[in-house]
Amino acid sequence: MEEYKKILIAKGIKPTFQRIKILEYLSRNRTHPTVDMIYTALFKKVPTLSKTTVYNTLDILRENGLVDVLTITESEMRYEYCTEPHHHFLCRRCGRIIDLDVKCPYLEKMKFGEHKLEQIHGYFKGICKDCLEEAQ
Amino acid sequence: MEEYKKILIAKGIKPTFQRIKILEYLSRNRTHPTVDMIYTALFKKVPTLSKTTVYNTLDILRENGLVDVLTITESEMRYEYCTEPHHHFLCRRCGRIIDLDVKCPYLEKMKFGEHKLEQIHGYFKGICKDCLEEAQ
DNA sequence: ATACAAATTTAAAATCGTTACAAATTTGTA
DNA sequence: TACAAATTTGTAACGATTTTAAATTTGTAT
Repeated sequence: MEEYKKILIAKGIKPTFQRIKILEYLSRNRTHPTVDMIYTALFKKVPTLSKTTVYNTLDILRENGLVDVLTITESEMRYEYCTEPHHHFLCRRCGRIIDLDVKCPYLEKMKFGEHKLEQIHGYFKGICKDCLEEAQ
Repeated sequence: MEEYKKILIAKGIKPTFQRIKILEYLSRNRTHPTVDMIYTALFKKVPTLSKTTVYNTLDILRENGLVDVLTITESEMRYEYCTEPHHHFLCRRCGRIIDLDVKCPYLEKMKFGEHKLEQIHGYFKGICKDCLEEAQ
């Protein structure tokens, strides 16, 4: 709690209870949750929470580089606590998004390219290891 | 017209007028259009066209490997005529999606990884060359 | 403490892309 | 020509996100 409060303050974001809880949730749940997952999980402990607040807060956290947004699925956005750049694997059977320990080798190359590069997203899609085993 | 009819037949898809037109549009317009762009453009020539038909047809074309879907933006899906694998650049200023002449170097590595890999998406985001010049 | 203005949160309504559904049309075949 | 199956169409439903305005909370000056 105090930890996330400090992070918000360091970014110049007013550390409200809702914001601290949302940032804390993302830091402790590295599952690339949807807005609804965040809302549903936190609503149990913060019954006055509004989904709009989740949207608003995520926007602020994004603008300040504290969370990243994944456009990996076709229906809704996924959020993750910002860490080292990495790629993602989406399983079309269980829907899970798995962090991959690979970085884009074009990062440096693109930096000196003709376009101004700001973000890189590497999305791999298929069937995850667990689902493969379960299906065998 | 005949060309796309043949492609559909080769895939075992009944080559209806609408399907031919949609496939032809995607082949001739490598702009990664949205469903609405496809619909609006074709509606001028096919006034009976329904947006549902565009959705249905794109699903069929996808299932048969004739078009790919990009989840690069945060609001809607983008479609492209299926060609060699490549990456994409999204300009946040003009919204244009540019084909990049880079392939994923992890393709082979991931093929022998623990997950079953079916698709790779490389999305680069920032400001495109043209917008940079315009803003200078 | 108290009052007030600004920021934040909330709930409800609106928006927009997509999907579901059922009726109308077209197609292929007997 | 008739009929069944496939396709197309338009409408309604759905769900994620955004907009809006009112209610609440916060910080500050008094």
